[in-house]
Amino acid sequence: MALGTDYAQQDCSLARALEVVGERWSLLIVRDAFYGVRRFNDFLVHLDIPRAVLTARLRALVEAGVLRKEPYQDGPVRYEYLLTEAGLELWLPVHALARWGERHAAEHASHTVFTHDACGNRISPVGICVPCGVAVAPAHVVMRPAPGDRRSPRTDPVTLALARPRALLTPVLTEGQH
Amino acid sequence: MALGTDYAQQDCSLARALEVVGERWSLLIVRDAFYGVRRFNDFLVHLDIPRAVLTARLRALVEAGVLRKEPYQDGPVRYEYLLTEAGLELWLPVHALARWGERHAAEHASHTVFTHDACGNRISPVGICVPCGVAVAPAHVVMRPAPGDRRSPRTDPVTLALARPRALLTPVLTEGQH
DNA sequence: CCACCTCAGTCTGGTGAATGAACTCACTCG
DNA sequence: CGAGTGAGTTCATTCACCAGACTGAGGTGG
Repeated sequence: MALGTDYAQQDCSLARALEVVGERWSLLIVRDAFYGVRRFNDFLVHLDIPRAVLTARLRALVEAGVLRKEPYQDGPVRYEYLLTEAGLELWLPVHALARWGERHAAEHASHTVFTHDACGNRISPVGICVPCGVAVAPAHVVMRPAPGDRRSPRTDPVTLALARPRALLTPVLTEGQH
Repeated sequence: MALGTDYAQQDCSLARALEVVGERWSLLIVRDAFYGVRRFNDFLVHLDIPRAVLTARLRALVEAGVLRKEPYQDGPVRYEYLLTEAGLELWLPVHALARWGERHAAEHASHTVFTHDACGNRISPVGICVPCGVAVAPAHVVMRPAPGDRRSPRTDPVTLALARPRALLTPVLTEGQH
């Protein structure tokens, strides 16, 4: 990737993947994209990331073919960032890593439950719905805060919008911020 | 984690996981550990990583419970670094990410094939052997260079040792270097 | 028994990336 | 007209990464 993260000597597909999504913030941006975050400002307030870094990461992810930039209004042209096909395939590693973090590194974090929209059962770490016996595509995954979970301390509109049950990839609405 | 990589505001298990394995080199060290690399010097020559960084990463991974340090000789006491239970569970995210990289980011890298030791069939990106219908534990996964693959340009003893078919987690032998 | 080697580090100084805050710019709304 | 919004850019400071030199405990070999 651009910024000095090139693992030049590592002749390995994991190293190549990490050049694309291995930098600080990159995978969190991708996760947010799965959650339905699409706009610069929404990533900004939800991730608490420096603007310059967000600009750089979004550009890099677009260049790498993980995200694409789509105009969504004219006035001043504004773009939203959507996952490409390749980006959508990151669901498996992202989900597997998050499940690992939940088991081994996140005693004190809020947990999120991911279920299959068709049947309501939880998705396994490898992204399949065991009762249905199918791999569940992100669009058919419903996320909700784990029952009895303490509320996240964050109060930005994106966090609030994500706190109610919703399917992945549905756009976050930040209209009602008035 | 130690070094400023703390995503403090992100109340999410993916962020927690990335605090443990999200730093530059961390996942490559874990991958090498799956490949059977155990000793400081072997990580060093295989990864081409600055010594100070390797020291810091190994310490952080041990503190995080991903690796543990075991003495393997007395004279001057030397330690080797082995995956813990928690570390072994990183196999799924590591493998999924490597498969993603292979498909989307690694046209020009050497590929490695991972097969099930019992039947010889390839392991799916989610770590299961489809014909056998079982999740294959790392110890039962055999790695080998993809057939017809161009040789890696690296010539260090660790790379050479890894170039012949072998089960994951079997220690790399660097005795015969003379 | 002195020179050299191995392993696993630590130390050092330089470079480049990440950070937060302030600034820009085009446009809209009241 | 003035305030607000969305998406940036610029800047100074901090901090992590880097290559390479050095350390130190214990072999090895002539």
